[in-house]
Amino acid sequence: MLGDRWSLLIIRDMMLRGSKTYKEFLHSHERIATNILAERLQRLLAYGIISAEPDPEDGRKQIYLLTQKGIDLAPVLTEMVLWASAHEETGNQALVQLMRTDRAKFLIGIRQRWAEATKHTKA
Amino acid sequence: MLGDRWSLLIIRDMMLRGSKTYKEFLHSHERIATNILAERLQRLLAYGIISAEPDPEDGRKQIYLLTQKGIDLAPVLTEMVLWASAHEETGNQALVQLMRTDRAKFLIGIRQRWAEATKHTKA
DNA sequence: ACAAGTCGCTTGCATTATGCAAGTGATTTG
DNA sequence: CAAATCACTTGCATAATGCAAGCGACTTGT
Repeated sequence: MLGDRWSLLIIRDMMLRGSKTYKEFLHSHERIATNILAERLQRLLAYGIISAEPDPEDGRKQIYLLTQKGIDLAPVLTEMVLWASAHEETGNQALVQLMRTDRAKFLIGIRQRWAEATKHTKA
Repeated sequence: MLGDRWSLLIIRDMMLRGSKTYKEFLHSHERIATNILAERLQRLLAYGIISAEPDPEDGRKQIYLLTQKGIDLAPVLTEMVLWASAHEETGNQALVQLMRTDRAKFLIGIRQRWAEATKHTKA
């Protein structure tokens, strides 16, 4: 279900960088092919990991958001980032520091930002 | 590095089922192709996630073991299993129960079994 | 209001990864 | 010592991914 090269990277960008649109996804990873991105978004939709709705401010855009199932992947991604940083393929050092110092607090922060971003969908 | 369909499944089998040999890997997942298994084992070796040594009791066999880097993936896999079980693609229910009840204790158990299995390599 | 973007895709085709079946050589077993 | 087992390799078919170009719906700038 997530056993491909891109799905978890897309979810990571949604969770950690707040990416929401096609263009943001295209630019945040070095280079995911456009057709692959489109297909992965469809799959994640089909699996119920993300949701999509039209952008009220720009009719061309779709806004992609994590569902509850999607945000529940936060602990998985956190452990992955910590593992990677412990074994050298290092990325954002400040973020890693925060995760390591207080994992629980970090996860609460992620979930709060998510609740804020999605609150209009469950009113 | 782990962004393919099989690598994490191989590691899971080593960690949770104690798989150690080529044949065990072939049989524990439904059907990984033999050439793919061979290639994945080489990659995991190259990444330092597993180690290999000849079986002293059967010259045909190689014994594959997780390295420290490999066993450090335990929290990642644990979170993945918990996520999957929370969202329906359920597997071993007893194991999930144990993980959920006391994650820390579960991880200690994994590491202890690993230390036992690898102690001869670091004498 | 209209030409020139921008955005989110889709399409066609090349390249790479995966899957399958049938070996092969080094052991081990009966 | 012949037959089986084991850990792979090899060759070839199929599927997934990557790349570049294009397309229609919308937005922006004038």
